[in-house]
Amino acid sequence: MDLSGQLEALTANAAEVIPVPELESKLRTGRPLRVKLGLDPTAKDVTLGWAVVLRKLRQFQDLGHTAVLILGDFTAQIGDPSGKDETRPMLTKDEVDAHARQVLEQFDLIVSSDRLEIRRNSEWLESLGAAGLLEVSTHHTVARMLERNDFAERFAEGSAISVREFLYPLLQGYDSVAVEADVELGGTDQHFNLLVGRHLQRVYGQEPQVVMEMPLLEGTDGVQKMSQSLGNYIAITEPAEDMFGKLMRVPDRLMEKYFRLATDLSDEAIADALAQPPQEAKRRLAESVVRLYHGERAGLDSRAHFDRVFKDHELPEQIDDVTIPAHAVKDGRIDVPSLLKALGFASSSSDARRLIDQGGVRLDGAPVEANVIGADEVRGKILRVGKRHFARLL
RNA sequence: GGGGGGAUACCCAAGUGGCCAACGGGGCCUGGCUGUAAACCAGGUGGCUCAGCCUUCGCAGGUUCAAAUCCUGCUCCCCCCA
Repeated sequence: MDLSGQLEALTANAAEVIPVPELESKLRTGRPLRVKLGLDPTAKDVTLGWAVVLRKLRQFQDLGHTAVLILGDFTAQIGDPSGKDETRPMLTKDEVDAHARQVLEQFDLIVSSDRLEIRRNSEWLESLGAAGLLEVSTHHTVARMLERNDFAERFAEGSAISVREFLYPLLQGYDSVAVEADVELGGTDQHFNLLVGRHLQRVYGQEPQVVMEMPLLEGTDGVQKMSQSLGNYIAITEPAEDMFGKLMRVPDRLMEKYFRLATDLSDEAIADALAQPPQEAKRRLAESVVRLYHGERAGLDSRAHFDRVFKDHELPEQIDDVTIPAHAVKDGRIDVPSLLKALGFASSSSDARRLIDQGGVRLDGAPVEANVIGADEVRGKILRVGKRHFARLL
């Protein structure tokens, strides 16, 4: 691909590229660029939000550049004593390794293993030492730190900011120095930290990295950014049907954003989809995303499943057979709360009782009205709890 | 080092001796409506052998017929001044 083609393709979805001319001149050298991406080893899943950045990284790889993944094992081991919650336990090396392995495995679905370099920041941060840390921190002022929005806000409202949090951006920035990054990717929430990298590289006599920020994808609640701690995320490893269902629950107004950031559809295909009635547009969205991570077939199948169960209100094509556990049977009658709990359809038997009271438990479509019912009223029937849980009772 | 404030269920937050399994909001769950949603409406949201019982309000003791609320000690957190 020629220079302007590369530039255009790479910057296409980016929220911000600082500065574009530097990216252009780096590309012009023709050498493979080192594209850095930091990885938080505390997370367990790769979300569609994270995938936005990962897919950008993949794009760089496809154009012949080198992906440099940095595991933040050092910082994870320090733990974070700040915040109102009880002190977060420090992660041991083993825990970091376990997380890293899990996450990297998922990365495989997006990032190519060619032109990939994986580093741990303990490699250089461990030996940096107190003196080195002081040296790094010399080049930033408190005023500058307070420029960062979240710090400024928290400071203004009088809530706590730990010194460690101040140091964090410096360490992340130092990573860029250590790996001699040409480009660093991140979400727009990383703005400040990414710029610290530029600054430090200059201090250490390197050519500063280009910062490329990708838009943040809102989660399924449609408001807050997709995050694992908020529980509003869709993981790329999620079963196809669940993934499809969650995507259908994304608010309409976010459809275009999801199309652009989470699918590989062309502008034309996106425009065409959005010209459809909303429910059809959203089906295409869900199908496209599922296809990306589970393959063509799964995309079609999960769409069919969704239509069948939620649109036409029919039973799923496949329902697991379940034998009623002995402890849910008393004197030949079925204790429904025990049954729901045993099947994992209710978190406790109290929860199960509530579901029954509220009409959320059905047998062959008829609401269950008592906690204890005769075994003959149950056997061979389809149990449905809420919208999503089904089982055929034997 | 000094002063002040705080710790309540998933989160925020009310409650200062009995009417407290604990107001209100968010989130979440169920039902209704629908396009699957959003918006909206209704209900629910500690556990259990469930019209009753058991365990919760930072931790440990104590006072009382009775404590989230009072007393003592402890732990942790935040802010301000130096």
